[in-house]
Amino acid sequence: MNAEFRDAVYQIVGAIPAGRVASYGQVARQAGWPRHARFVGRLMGQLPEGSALPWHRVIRGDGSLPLLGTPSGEVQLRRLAEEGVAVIGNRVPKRCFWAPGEDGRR
DNA sequence: GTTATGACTCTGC
DNA sequence: AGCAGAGCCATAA
Repeated sequence: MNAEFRDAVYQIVGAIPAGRVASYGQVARQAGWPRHARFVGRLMGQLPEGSALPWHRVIRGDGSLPLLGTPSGEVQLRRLAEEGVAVIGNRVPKRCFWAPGEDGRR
């Protein structure tokens, strides 16, 4: 994958404010790569453990967590809850999604 | 070069 | 609302 894409994705993900989430497609689109939602996910999976990126704030478009049933999913769920994201039934309400250009307030 | 796969998304049932 | 199928695009075999 182009380093450009990787860098853009990192930038976008890092820009997501705490207590807010974004979908893969959303991140991909804002990074400038519209149809690469899957690759955002791939990058997350390839992300080093020590990375400071809030990968747990990146979820599916419908608000469900793709990692449910895996240890990473538990961690993600726990971190989101700690950041104030309302996780309902292993899912996040759309109102908690990150609006581009927004800080986190509504 | 073709086939299979995947931290996805959309549409239709 | 939940499930199934098709579309999408880079990687790997």
